[in-house]
Amino acid sequence: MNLNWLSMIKVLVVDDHHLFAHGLKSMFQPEDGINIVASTTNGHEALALIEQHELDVIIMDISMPVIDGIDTMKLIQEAGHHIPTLMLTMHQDIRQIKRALEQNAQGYILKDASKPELVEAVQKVSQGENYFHKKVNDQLFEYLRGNKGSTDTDLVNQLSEREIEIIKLLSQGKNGNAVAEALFISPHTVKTHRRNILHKLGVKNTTELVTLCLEKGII
Amino acid sequence: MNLNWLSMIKVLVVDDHHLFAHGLKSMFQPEDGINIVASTTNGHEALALIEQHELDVIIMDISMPVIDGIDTMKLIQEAGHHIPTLMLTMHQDIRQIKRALEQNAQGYILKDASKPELVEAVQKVSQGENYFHKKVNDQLFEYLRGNKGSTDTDLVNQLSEREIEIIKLLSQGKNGNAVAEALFISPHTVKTHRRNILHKLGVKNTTELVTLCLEKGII
DNA sequence: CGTCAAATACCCCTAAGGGGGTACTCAGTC
DNA sequence: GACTGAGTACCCCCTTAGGGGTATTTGACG
Repeated sequence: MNLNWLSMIKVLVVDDHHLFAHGLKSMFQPEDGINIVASTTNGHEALALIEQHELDVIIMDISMPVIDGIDTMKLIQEAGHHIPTLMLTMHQDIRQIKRALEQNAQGYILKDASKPELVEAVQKVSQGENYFHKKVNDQLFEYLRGNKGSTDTDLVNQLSEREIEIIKLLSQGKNGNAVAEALFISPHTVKTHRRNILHKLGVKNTTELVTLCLEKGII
Repeated sequence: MNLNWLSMIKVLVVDDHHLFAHGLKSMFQPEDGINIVASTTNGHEALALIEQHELDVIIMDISMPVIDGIDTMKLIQEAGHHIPTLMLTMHQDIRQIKRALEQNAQGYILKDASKPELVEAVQKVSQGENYFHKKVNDQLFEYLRGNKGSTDTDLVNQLSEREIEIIKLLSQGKNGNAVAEALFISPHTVKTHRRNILHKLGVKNTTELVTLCLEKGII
């Protein structure tokens, strides 16, 4: 063995599933160059462990009880520690991905990834590079593609061009009269359109309408 | 040679730089499995070429005179052709990247990429997979981080926990009374909170408020 | 040529939103 | 002990939203 343990990537695992954390620890072989020096199931304990060990990478589960992975990350950063963090999760929920990115996660990988993928992820992250699992990447691009993607096609197809135009103006805080002026039509017409839209999409009022459209990326 | 030219990936190059297009054509070796069957410097001519050839992939320069790559892509798609398109450009401008994604570009690569990277990109894109050059990826993630790294902190700090709670419920389409019931407080109180919020953030009504909060990621 | 969806426009009505002001309690701070 | 911000609650007033209905025009499609 010509690998020095000193040169190995020192990793902290934060995951509320004991078995999974243990599995990770035993999974890595010396030739992988990855050494799990500590693990915890608790976000608060993580902070203590960070001050005890010199770490290169944190592998952080997102969905944990009490405080979740992203909040834990926030805690750690606010305590002045800037250790590259690889988020680990079961779901490729776009909102979680966004939250993780906002908190400056260095990487994002799914629990159904293969071992080589995880090794690659840890190595890249430890070198300061980004690593995002392919499925996560695809999810993100799909999200950015917005209107023309696939998930919201159903919604978009239900709405006419004019209706989308009106929703955009309403979302800017314009009232019926202001929208009418902007489109050179009667306030009555705007009212009719708005009512049709609310009925089509089954929402209670303009506020819920705008929430739906923003989340689906229609506007 | 055990490679059949029929099994090669048939590519159309659209680029206003003749030399670059020529360079591409001569760059690919038979063992790369990539065959550039046609090239043009003009977006409109591209459409004609697509109808003449059976293509697997289009390599499209973004910055072109008259009509640029993204508009050309739009033209092609509106004509009913759905050929995976790899966008090629010199700049990693976030706005261009977003425009390309919205137009369903299958991949995005920079002109300073290496040949192996380009080969990989063409192969992935031809198989219906996404390919985004590392620098582009990083740019995108940086952009997503940027949205909330600073701007919304100011906003969040202006709002109390209770106020954010109320905005969340309003965004779900609940009216003042429903919010009051959900929080076990008087409708008057909800009204006061709502008014304070609107004034704090300088928005005209609840609809604009929700738009702002969703875009800034507060709720 | 009839049909249908989209866009336009108006009527009635009630419920909700939103501007203005005032005031109490409670926790934390100076 | 005074002060401040958050959360709570109420008053008056007017505008806007939203439910219900009806109707015309236009263009696309078969």
